[in-house]
Amino acid sequence: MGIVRKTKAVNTVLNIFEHNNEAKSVVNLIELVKGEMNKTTVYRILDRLEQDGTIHCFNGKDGLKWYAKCNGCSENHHYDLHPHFQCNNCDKVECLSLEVKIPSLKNHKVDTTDILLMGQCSDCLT
Amino acid sequence: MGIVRKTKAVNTVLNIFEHNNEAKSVVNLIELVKGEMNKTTVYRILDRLEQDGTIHCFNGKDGLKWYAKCNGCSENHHYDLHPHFQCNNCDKVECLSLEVKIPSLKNHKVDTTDILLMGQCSDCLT
DNA sequence: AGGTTTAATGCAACTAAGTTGCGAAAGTAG
DNA sequence: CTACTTTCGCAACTTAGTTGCATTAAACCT
Repeated sequence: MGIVRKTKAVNTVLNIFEHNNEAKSVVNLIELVKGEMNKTTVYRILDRLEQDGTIHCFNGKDGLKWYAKCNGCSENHHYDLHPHFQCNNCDKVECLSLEVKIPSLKNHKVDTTDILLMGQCSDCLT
Repeated sequence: MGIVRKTKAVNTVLNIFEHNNEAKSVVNLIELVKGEMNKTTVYRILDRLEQDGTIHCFNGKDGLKWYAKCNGCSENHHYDLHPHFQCNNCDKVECLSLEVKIPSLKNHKVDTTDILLMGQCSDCLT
């Protein structure tokens, strides 16, 4: 059922996602709010925000959990099928607004995809 | 430099990959050879086999490391760009022999991709 | 085959991500 | 303001993966 109460901690986390559009790893988020709230709280808030459809979750290149703001997702319908790009140099992750055509596999039902492109981001290329 | 000595432990791991074509998570592999070798050894053998181009590594849906036999990879050239499918029910992973066209992004250099499709496998569909 | 070299292994201790249970604190409805 | 219930903090735990070091065993050489 997601977010029920708008607590201070929830607002803090929401602000982080609203103020810049970048994806954040949980580790990164915990670091950002250190002193302000407990890591358990961060995990739990992220869970609830994800259920709301406010943010979406995916795996970064090291198997870490990353979250980013959703664009056009709701509790019922999750458009989290867009690919992500992670820089091998600075580790930054960007959401890519590309349509990804899910190939249909015979005898398989494909529900979601997790597509991660890795390489050099624009900042690190020069 | 990869595998230098063909030890008993290396052969055991190689046999697992040769006898069936399925991808294996490290956790799964450690379980399979429990009693025969240490988990540290498993991790180190997988590292070396990967450097050889004998197996390739990717992230499963829970951020766990998975390995599978390579098809046509070598130490110098890694064709590990094929997508993988993981069943949400039984967790089994299959390598998909589909060409994946890496979309070119302006101002980005894309080196590799990690594409995971998730859903129901043929065994779990019925 | 026996001796030597050095890669590979086992073990124990560690790191780090993520989870759980429970009592205390803080939203929210009335 | 009170009562109810969600949320939070804390501490303890689980699990994947790593590291250092002493020991073992491939492989090479004569």
